[in-house]
Amino acid sequence: MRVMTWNINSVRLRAPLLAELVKHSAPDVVCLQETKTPDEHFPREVLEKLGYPHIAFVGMKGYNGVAILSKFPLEDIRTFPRCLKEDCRHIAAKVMQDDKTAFDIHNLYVPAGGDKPDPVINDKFQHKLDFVDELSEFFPKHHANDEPMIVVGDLNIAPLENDVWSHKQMLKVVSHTPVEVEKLNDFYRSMGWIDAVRHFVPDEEKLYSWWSYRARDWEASDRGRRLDHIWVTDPLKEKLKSQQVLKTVRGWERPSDHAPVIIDIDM
DNA sequence: ATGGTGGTCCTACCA
Repeated sequence: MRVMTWNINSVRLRAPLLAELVKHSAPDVVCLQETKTPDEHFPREVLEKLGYPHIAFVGMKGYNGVAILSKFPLEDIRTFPRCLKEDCRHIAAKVMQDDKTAFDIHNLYVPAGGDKPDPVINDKFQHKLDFVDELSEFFPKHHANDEPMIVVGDLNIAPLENDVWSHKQMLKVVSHTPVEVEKLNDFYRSMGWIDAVRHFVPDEEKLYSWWSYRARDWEASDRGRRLDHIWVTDPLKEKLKSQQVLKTVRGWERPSDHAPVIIDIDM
């Protein structure tokens, strides 16, 4: 079972890139963030033809939006308004294999949080902190950690020192500030999640999934951050087989600023 | 300290 997560930054603009990507990597389940498309304009038929007959999505005009594409049937599709907003940042479904639930998958797009890492003067940062708090409460309340579950998405936080190009220079930059890293760690501990990518890549090793559009040469400067994550609950831990961060996709023509992240699970 | 690029959709807003 191959699960991929990718912040696609407009599903309509980059459907051709997605086609190329799935031809190369053949994921069974694809979770997309920042689809930036209202439901009535979601390119369902185009994505079905890529080999994904089962699709769940929720979107809005211009911003946000998440989708799950699957080769396996999806059941119990849920969307969650969070922080008293209808902003299309959380969708979940059960992935079915042989008429049984293989796992419950949650696809998240955590608010980026604006520029200033101060919740008093920057309500986008407050929203980000509240959003992660809400997740820490939600999961233990509605799920048990002996359920096979996967959380994926653009969490917009790089928690480890080697999830950013310079830990010291990033401490006051939104995505790596201690307050939001601590919030993410609370969420991480809330279900005893396992970071499926760091399961294979030692914490001492630099690993990024995002490079800014603003760099003159993103690859040469390599000032990346690991914002995109795949976490699993304990029942899936021993089934984890491998991980990939597809950095080359960041170098394709008209790319997303995020690279796709893949996990293989022995199901 | 600043601005750098890109997507959506027309004027800023968000990342």
